[in-house]
Amino acid sequence: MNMKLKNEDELRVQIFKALADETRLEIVRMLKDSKKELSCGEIGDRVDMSKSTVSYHFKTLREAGLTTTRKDARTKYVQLRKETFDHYLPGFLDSL
Amino acid sequence: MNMKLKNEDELRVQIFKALADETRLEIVRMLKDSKKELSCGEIGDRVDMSKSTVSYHFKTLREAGLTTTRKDARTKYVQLRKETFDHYLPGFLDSL
DNA sequence: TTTTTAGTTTCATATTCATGGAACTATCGT
DNA sequence: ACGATAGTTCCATGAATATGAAACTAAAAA
Repeated sequence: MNMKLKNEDELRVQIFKALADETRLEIVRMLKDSKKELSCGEIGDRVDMSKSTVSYHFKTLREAGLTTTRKDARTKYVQLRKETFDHYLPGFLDSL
Repeated sequence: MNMKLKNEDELRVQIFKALADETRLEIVRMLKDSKKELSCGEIGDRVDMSKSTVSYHFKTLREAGLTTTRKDARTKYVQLRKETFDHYLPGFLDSL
């Protein structure tokens, strides 16, 4: 896999890129408001976009460390990763 | 000029885009660390990029509301705009 | 007045990003 | 076993972004 090791600023850039999109911001807000984890499907339903696009947005958020995923059979549940927000964007979620 | 009126999330997206770049992050850090305002030239010197590119980065930050500019004759001085950070990214500057 | 200095704007270009369709994987229900 | 369901991956494409060169504007210095 050869994952490139990122320094703090590269991580910050990746995080900001992940948040620099209205759809993904909407997803983050849904996850924040819901508190309980949501399935990709539930989120996708409220977002009027193709499956593949929605999947791509999930991947972007996950790879930036902003979410975690739990798989239960067919369904994938997504949750916010608080530590990342607290470390790189303290106070942001509350302001959202 | 016909400036399009932006809602909060559009502003957030614009802010995140502005911060989603290593050079601009570096500029923000310089401004934060320096405390006193810096000229475009002083900043440009430490950033090894063409004048036009640096100018473009300043514009991106300014249009996102992250900096303000004061012009003194030939020289332009740039400063962080704290209100914007406090409102959209509280705690971020301290974490930088 | 001519030249240098500080910064912007315009243009071309290469790269990255967002999007949907189609094919794929894995699991569930029948 | 077979069809439906939940998601991912691959591919093509149009839009947005970062970059530098060159031409430009305005003010300082000579």
